[in-house]
Amino acid sequence: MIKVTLKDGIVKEFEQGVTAGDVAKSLGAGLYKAACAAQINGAVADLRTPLNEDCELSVLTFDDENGQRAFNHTASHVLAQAVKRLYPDAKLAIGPAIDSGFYYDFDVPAPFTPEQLEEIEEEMKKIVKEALPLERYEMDAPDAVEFFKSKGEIYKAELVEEHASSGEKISFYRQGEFEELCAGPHVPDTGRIKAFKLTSCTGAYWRGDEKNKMLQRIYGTAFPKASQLEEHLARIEEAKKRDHRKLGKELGLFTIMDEGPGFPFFLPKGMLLRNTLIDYWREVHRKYGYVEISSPMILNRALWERSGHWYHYKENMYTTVIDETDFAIKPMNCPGGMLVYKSQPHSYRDLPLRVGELGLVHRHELSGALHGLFRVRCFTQDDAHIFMTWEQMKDEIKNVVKLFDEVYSVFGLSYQIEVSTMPEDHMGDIKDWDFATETLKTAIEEMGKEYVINEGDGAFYGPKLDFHLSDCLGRTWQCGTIQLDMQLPERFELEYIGADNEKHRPVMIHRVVLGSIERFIGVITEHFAGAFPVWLAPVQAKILPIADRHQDACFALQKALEEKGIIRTEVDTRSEKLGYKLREAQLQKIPYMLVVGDKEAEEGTVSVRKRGQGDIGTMTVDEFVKLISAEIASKEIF
RNA sequence: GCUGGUGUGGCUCAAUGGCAGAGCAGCUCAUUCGUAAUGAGCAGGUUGAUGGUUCGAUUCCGUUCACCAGCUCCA
Repeated sequence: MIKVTLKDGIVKEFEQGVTAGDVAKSLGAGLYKAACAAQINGAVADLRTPLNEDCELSVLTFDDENGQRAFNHTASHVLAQAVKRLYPDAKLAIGPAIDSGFYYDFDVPAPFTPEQLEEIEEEMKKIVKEALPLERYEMDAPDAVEFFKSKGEIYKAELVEEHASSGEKISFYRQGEFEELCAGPHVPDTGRIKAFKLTSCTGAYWRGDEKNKMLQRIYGTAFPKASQLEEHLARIEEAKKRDHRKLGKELGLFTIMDEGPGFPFFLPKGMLLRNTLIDYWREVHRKYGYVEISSPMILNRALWERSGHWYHYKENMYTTVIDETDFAIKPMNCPGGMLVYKSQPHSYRDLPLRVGELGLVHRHELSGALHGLFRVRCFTQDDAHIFMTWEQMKDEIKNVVKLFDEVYSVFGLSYQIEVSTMPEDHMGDIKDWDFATETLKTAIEEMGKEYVINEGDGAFYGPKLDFHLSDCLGRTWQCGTIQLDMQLPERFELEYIGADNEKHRPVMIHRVVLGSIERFIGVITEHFAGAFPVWLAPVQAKILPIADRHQDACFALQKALEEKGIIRTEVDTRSEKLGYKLREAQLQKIPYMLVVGDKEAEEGTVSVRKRGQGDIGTMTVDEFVKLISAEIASKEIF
């Protein structure tokens, strides 16, 4: 008999060799039905894994991330099996579970058509119906290579070959006639994959390297219940409705034209939003002790050579020749910022020196990478460079993170922090790297924040913290970043005079909060689904006369509001019915609609309709000003 | 940049190897209306661009540009 420790420390005894699934069954048929995988002594395993000694066991369902992965991963095997049945010559590459489901890459002569995807789905349904058990077995690596080579599976053979020398066993899973190289875990049988859908098919390079052959990737998503699949598909529909490219057009915020691919035009409404955002940005930065500068957009080659960009970033830079001298449009603000620092001598008393810059940068991104406001070729970084001593580093990082917290919370955005450590092609002293990386980690640890480590993903000049913001649908976008730089101060020979009257080299932080103004506007457009809070809304209130004779009263109201600081209002002067004007204001997601008819014009009142709530009654103009002003001041989200 | 898909008035979308059509928006007129669409009329297009096939191309073919999905890259 063995002792199995379950959730909440409950210990039960079982015969040796009992499987994790058997234990789940003994705990209840419902749990077993919902189970996808198991966690044995902290390691994820199959429900079919036998327990041979005392252990801790938890049953993972679809609610658990690991359970979900096991589930989706099994679905990818079902997909691969179906493709092999229909197209025996297709070569298999890889098929992992991803956040939104799973995919599988195939080497086939031509892309799959939508009709073929339907046929594959049908075949998958058959495989699900067959409820084939997934059985794990092992092979020595050299045997596995031979096995795949004999079947013509060159990609699989290549994968196994990398392990061939290590002498480790290669694990396989078998479901019916289909055998697949896989670490697992999987659900016990294909019958579990109750609801799935193949969502798209696109090209993808083998191993993500554009030098390699392009394979065909089929994406899908799978759930234990049909209702969950429906919910998922509904959520995707909802995300499409919130797409900032669609909303940007509908709400008149921005446009991107053929004449400037990747170069967005901001329209009057978008500009109101943008300027409000920038006003707020300046207010916060003043509060946190920043000064602001502006550096030129075009600078000569000598500068870019000194910064290193001319050699390391030239592919992405727009360059030109003027008076026989090479110039480049800045892809980054830092070199200009270095020159500003160098333009005058500095004392240790100046440090930390926090220098902000809303800098418009241009980068020639690949055409296929462009995506609305999320990925553009010119954007405004809400940059700042902080010059400091090594001793000040930790407190400065904390100060920046505090600022980030304040800004993000105003928008109701939560974030995840990634720490990126030293890359292979780094520059500088390892001791400095270690110190800087440790300082970044301890700073956020001391602030009680969690983070994940992105090993080797730092910039060549220093480690960094990346802030990934989640929108309300759970998708994440990198916006904020805090990068330590030990190199630029060196390259530009930055100095300050210490208390000892000697010259010292400062260390530097590059940081952006919003990331780029453009991307951030895209993120909050989707986050709010275009229904911006009053403080941010391009039009805060739409004033609607019931009949033409009320127009003067409407303009008087507009003026009265303006005098109280409510400046972003519009009067709808068209000779239309109230319902018509309301509908349009509602579709434009304007926070307040102010109706003025005979009664209001006479009494000096206003009938207020609030977005999302409807008619909230008639009030005096002063009462409305008080209401809306409080909401603006608190930056309330509704 | 790569693979595949798409491109028709400001917007959303029809149609066709033989005169390119609707709804919304716009303009004009009538209506002056109380919380999500009043009615009538008018105007709006070299069907992304460019070569070719054809008596005739928006439709078929080539090239090119842009966009969409994904890969790569990234704020």
